[in-house]
This record gives sequence, structure tokens and C-alpha cells, in this order.
Amino acid sequence: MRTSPLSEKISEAELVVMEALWERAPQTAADVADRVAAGRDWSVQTVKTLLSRLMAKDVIAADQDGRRFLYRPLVAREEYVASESGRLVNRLFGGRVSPLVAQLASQDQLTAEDIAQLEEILKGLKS
Amino acid sequence: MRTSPLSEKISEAELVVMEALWERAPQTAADVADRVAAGRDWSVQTVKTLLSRLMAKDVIAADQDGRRFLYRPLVAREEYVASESGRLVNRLFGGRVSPLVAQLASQDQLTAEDIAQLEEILKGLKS
DNA sequence: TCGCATTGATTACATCTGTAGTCAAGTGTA
DNA sequence: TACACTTGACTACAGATGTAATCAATGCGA
Repeated sequence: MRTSPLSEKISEAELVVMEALWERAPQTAADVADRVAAGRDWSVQTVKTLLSRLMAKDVIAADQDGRRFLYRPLVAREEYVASESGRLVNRLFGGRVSPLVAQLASQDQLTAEDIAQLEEILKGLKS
Repeated sequence: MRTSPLSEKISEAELVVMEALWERAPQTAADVADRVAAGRDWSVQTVKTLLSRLMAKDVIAADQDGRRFLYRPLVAREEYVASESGRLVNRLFGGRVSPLVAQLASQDQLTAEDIAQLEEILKGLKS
């Protein structure tokens, strides 16, 4: 795993492939294609294209195994998620988190469990 | 203002133009170009292209004023922000809000004021 | 009135993205 | 051994995006 900042943008379709690799790694292209087939109806070729683009973006790596490659993420899901969350908060809420939560709360997107967990988080932060 | 769902995707560059129109409306293309010039070094032509793409996406409208047009948003910022926030929470956190906040908290993105406001929000939700 | 600046419309063009097809080399199989 | 299948590499191609240039009509200032 690398720790350098996430420079290249991961596209929507590429993200689907990343999710498959985050779920389990390493995997061959065919494995990824199978795993991804549940959600999207892509040909193996398509998955391979996405894998090579992710390689070019330096967010996954491949180790040769016989005549195939085993692909694995170079970027942790947490890292990606952190970067995307931060971007959203900056772009749309001027970097402030509470308006985001207020926004989601007003949409009734907060479950009772969310509320309980948020209270826990806040409790932890105040100590 | 419309209330139909936000179908068309607004691109990064287009969003800059939207922000200008959300800040103040209506505006001519030249106004928008000036206002936007602070952040991005775009030619007037570029801004006009973005305006026409936003028109095509049906998220802004223009009213003729002499030989110019006065542009105004058809989508409220709140609507857009709600839609984007929801998308992020769904894509990356399985639709759950608290993991998002936990994520941001762990990045020290929560200010003292955020914490206070979050407590307010939670208080309001529990009643 | 004449020419220049402004404006919307149209066109341009390189990249990125989504979604493959094709090809050549290797492999397991009858 | 002869072939079908798998695999990675390369190519394809349409639509979206970023960033304009050009053009034709119009309005304004000298």
C-alpha cells in the first residue's frame, strides 16, 4: 500500500472494479469480471480495459502468475473514501461538515442507528 | 425553480458556472465570466460554452434582454447539494451517514463549531 | 455614418470515459 | 499434433468534458 496522495481521478466504472479488488485481492482479470458481473453486464474485455487504466493511474498493481496477472489495489479504500469525502465537503460545504449532516438530516437520511452512532462519535471527540 | 429530479450530470467546470449563478441571478454571460474569472482563467467563450451546455441539460434558463441573454438557475443549490450528498453516501458508505462523519472526524475535519452544531442537530432530531 | 466591440451560434479539437473488438502467443484437450 | 480457449496488448469508436476559435449580426462611440 502506498501513502502518496490520490492524484488521478478514478471514474465511475473504474470504481466498480476497485470495489471488487477491495473486497478481495489479489484476483485475476477473469475473477474480477465474474465478481463484477453481478452488478454490471460487462464483457471480460471491458474489465481488462478498466484494469489497465487503473494500472496507468497507478492505483492498482499486477503480479505475474504464470501467464496471467494477479491484480491488487495500491490505494486503500479508506484512503479513497477519505479523499472523496473531503472533496465533497470542500466543494459543496466550504469545508464544513455540519452543514452536510444538516443537509442529510433534512432529507431524512439519518437512521436511528446513525443518530446513536453520531452521539458516540461526538462523545469521543469531546474527551 | 423546478422540482423534478436532477437527471443530467453537472460537470466540474459547469459547476463553477452554476455557483456563479447561485450567488447572483440573473446575469449575462459576460457577468458570469467576470465573476468566475477570479477562480479560473477562462475566456468568455469558454463560459458561454458552459452556459449553453447547462441550458441543454435544462438546469439553467435564459431570458432575452435586448440582444443579450440573462441566465438564471433552474435548479436550486440545495437541490443539487442534496443530490450529490446522497450520491456520495450511497456510493461509498452504503447509504449510511454515520460512517461518513466518522470518516471525517478521523481526518480531523470536524471543527469545534461543527461539533457544537452536530449536537444541536441531534438534539433536534430526537424530539 | 463607419468601424470596432459585443453577443449568441456554430465548429473545433484533445482527453477522458464507457464499452468493446481484434490479434498474437501460450495452454489444455481430444 | 491440431484446435479451441484464455490471456494480455493494442486498437476502436461514440459520447462527455475542457477549453477555446470563428462567424455573422448587432449596437455603440467617434
